[in-house]
Amino acid sequence: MSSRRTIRSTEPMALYGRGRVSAQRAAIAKAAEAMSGAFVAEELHRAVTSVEPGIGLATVYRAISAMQSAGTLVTVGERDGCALLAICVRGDHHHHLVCTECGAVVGIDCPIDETTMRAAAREGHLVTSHQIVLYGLCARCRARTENT
Amino acid sequence: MSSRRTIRSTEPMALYGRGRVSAQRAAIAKAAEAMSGAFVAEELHRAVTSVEPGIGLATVYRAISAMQSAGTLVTVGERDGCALLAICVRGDHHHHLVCTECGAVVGIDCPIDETTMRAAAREGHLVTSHQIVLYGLCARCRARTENT
DNA sequence: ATGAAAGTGAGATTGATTCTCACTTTGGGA
DNA sequence: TCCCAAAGTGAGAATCAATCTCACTTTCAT
Ligand SMILES: [Mn+2]
Ligand SMILES: [Mn+2]
Ligand SMILES: [Zn+2]
Ligand SMILES: [Zn+2]
Repeated sequence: MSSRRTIRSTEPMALYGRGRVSAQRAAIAKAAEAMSGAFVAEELHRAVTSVEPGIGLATVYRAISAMQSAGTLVTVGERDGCALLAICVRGDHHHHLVCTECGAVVGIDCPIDETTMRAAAREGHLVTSHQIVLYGLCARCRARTENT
Repeated sequence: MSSRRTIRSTEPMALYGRGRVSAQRAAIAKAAEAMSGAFVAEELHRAVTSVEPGIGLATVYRAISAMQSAGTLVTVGERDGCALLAICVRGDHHHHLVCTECGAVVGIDCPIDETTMRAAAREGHLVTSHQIVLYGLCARCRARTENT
């Protein structure tokens, strides 16, 4: 645990995959990485403008779309009618657990296994895609809530 | 298979659980039961008004809320930014497969098993609730699509 | 360096859903 | 059967996250 260095942030523009490097998008990506857990567009906008004033809300939405297209930002749920977003750089197929206490997002292995696929197939159905969101408590909040 | 009679429809107002029996809500419940598979609010409104003109869209939305509160109507996904709804009278915990071809909704047993719960617990997390939507082809559409 | 394409900010717009409000209907008691 | 408070209704206004418009600026391949 001495020389192992945890990589904490990707090169900002990497979140967009392809596209031009504008100062605004760089700031937005940086702010998105700094967010702790899931966030909504408005929160990201507030975070960015608190550091780099003048960036418009529409620009944040455009950056969000770009990151979603690049696959580095995903919708992990919804809160008060707003899309809940989170950065996701994990490459394999998985889903997300959103902590209802602190908003932290945790990657979860896909629970759709052969059993489910086979059960559907038994009835004649074919599952081509799915969408899963888990809610609960992250390790930290669970420990904090633990009494006795 | 001679004396077994399939129950095709519930008493209309039963979908609301508690509440007053207005002609509008009865018509809306009837229309909801007649819908084949998933539908959005606007489609339900069109269906009702085609039989019982004059019923307002707001009334349909209120009926939808009432049925959702009663647990007989659930949101099974989303289509073009509109909530996808479907009647669900199955009592046990399950999820839904929405046919991307015809909109049919099929009940699916919950795939969140001990394995998933344990995997999350191993990391210290606690899963308290979840939301799952499956997309694919219903038996009929799958058979129809099948070539050779 | 040049310019066509991509990005931006401010404000207008969209559109599903909810709310307001005056009016009507319902149904449990009296 | 009658009364009336509560619940429901219709039309239109309001909400509000998200998208679009447009004139202007920035980026970057050539
Ligand atoms: Mn992830
Ligand atoms: Mn169901
Ligand atoms: Zn937490
Ligand atoms: Zn189908």
